[in-house]
Amino acid sequence: MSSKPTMRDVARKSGLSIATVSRVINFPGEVPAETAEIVTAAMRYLNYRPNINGRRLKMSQTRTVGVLVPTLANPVFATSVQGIEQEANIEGLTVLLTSSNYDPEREMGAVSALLNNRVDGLILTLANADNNPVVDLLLAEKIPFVLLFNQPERADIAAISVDNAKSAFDITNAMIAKGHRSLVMVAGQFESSDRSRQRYDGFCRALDEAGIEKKHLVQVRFGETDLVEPLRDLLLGPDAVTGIVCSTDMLAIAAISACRAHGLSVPGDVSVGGIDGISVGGLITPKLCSAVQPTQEMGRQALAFLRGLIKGQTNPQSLLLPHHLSDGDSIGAFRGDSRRRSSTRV
Amino acid sequence: MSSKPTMRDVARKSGLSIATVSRVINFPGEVPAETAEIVTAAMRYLNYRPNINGRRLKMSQTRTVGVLVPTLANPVFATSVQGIEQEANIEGLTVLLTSSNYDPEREMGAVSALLNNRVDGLILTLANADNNPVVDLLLAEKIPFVLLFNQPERADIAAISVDNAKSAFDITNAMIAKGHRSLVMVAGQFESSDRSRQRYDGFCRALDEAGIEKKHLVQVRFGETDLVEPLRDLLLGPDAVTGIVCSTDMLAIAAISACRAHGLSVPGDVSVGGIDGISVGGLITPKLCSAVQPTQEMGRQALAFLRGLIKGQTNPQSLLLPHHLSDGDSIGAFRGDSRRRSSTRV
DNA sequence: TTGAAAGCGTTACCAG
DNA sequence: CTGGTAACGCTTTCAA
Repeated sequence: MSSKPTMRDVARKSGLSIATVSRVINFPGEVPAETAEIVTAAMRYLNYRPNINGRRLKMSQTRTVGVLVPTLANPVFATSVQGIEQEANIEGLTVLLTSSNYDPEREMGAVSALLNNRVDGLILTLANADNNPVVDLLLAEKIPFVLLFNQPERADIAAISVDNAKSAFDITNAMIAKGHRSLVMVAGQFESSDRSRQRYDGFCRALDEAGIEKKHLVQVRFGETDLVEPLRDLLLGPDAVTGIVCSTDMLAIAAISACRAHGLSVPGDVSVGGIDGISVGGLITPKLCSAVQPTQEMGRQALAFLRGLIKGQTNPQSLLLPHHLSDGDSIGAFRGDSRRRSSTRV
Repeated sequence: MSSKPTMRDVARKSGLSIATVSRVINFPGEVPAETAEIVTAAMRYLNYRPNINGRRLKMSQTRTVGVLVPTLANPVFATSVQGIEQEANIEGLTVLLTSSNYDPEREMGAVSALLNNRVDGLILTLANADNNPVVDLLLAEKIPFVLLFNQPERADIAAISVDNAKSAFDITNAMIAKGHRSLVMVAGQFESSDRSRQRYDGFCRALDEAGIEKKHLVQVRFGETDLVEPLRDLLLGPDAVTGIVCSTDMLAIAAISACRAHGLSVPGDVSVGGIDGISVGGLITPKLCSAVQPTQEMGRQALAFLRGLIKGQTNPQSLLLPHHLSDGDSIGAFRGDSRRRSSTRV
């Protein structure tokens, strides 16, 4: 009696068979109310707890989904996982969580561990969705999966994302419209994030179409929040930029900090905001840390989509959501006016 | 051959027994290199993947830990989970993630699901650590667990947290030292967060010791980010406060936004910062969203602690970490000077 | 309406 | 050094 009670114990206690106990748990309707009562009484008495691992072993479906994100230290990913978790909670699914820390090498190991757990499906944010061995593996093993934030070239892969290139294109154009002719993009390493590259592409295209030759790019390691040195020359040098386009909100915040450190006043809001003389634009999330983020909804959608794939009711396809450039706070990103370059020093 | 290969298939393929295959996997040292090679070749050939659920069923330990947080939408919890995940990754543990959305009712259901998975241990952030049925259940079932951010009254419960009351006490004192005599605390609902109550206690004690009678408290639902109305009277009324003490960084950010909305200029940094005429102080995390947060380290420590409990090498006890009031950015929280109450209107 | 029994994939004991 | 085999806790078919 030292170990945990099993169905056999419940069966013995209630004087019924283990099969009946199972039925009470799984198909309460198929059993007379009276019998069910006896069984549940025994379960309560024994403090019985079904061992899900027994069930998982027996059944073909594990009702378990695996999640892989670069890191939960980035609120964008964290809130998306929150959305996944909420939806999973409603559906009674178990969530297995892993993170890669932006390291492509670790992705395979993490997914492998998830597969060993026989997850029914996966939701992944990969460093690079194209030519990715993880994607190939999943395709080969026919495990349903949905990419989140990745925007793969192949059309037969399920993915939920904003249009990265277009987002950057639009935000850059908005800054050009404000009069900026000298811009820099701050982005993460392309090896760690295809989103970074796609957004840089959009940035470049906007500049090209505006006939602006000079393109500046500052790349930083993920997790890096100190842009003071990387931006020094571009902010203070002889031909300093008048605007900064950031690939992510976290980078935009870091950029704002750097501007302040260099003596450029920042009247903007705590979320991505405008700077006197320097404009900073972040993509995707209008307001970091706000209660209900679009990214949370993306997570929910990803899980809903995955459930469809698992049931075989849906086919893999890409879903591009509108980005949030028009949102109040992001608009604030362009408040800066390039003509007032002689900005206040703090 | 349609289904996934099992150890039996590997055994057949390699002409050896299933027991030997198991040994190769679990005790490679106990098997001749030559035999091991044959087996691994067969595994590679068949694309064999150990089914962890089989192992879990057989073994007493599942090498799985359950995590319950209020929500990942709060970066403090998200980064702590990131820390847990990192440490789990290193140890080869699987993380089962659930969230309660600050709802005490949902905590029991979530933990119950985790227990059905036969997790080896749990890391929890509960709404209320004292007199909590979840805690009682875990104690009764003798499942190792560590509370994170909770500060239970009982000394025989494992917990890792800052000293909530002391943090609020210190930050309030710092503001009093700056000359503030009229302060309000912005906090979450006490039912959803014992941290809130403990921090309010610290706030009150500081005011009491300074002989300040008037104590203002504004409580908001969790997830609420709009403090414009709740703070209107306290910011603009005839006897408006000169300072705001916030229970969390997220609330501090919301408070800063509200101040701006009411025309009070906020020269502070993107993290919790000072306001002209109004001081805003947040607790615990010096800088929201910065790369390596102390909370991430707390998560790692929690898992390390839990591992000790699981192995039976450690006894449950509370660990109070120093809070980060002295951190550069938090100091900024007191830059506001109560005498310059005639603050710039934006 | 109920029960007996055959696995699910693994580990680990005990023989050989 | 290797193999046979009995569990682990559960679901589900087939009979009664």
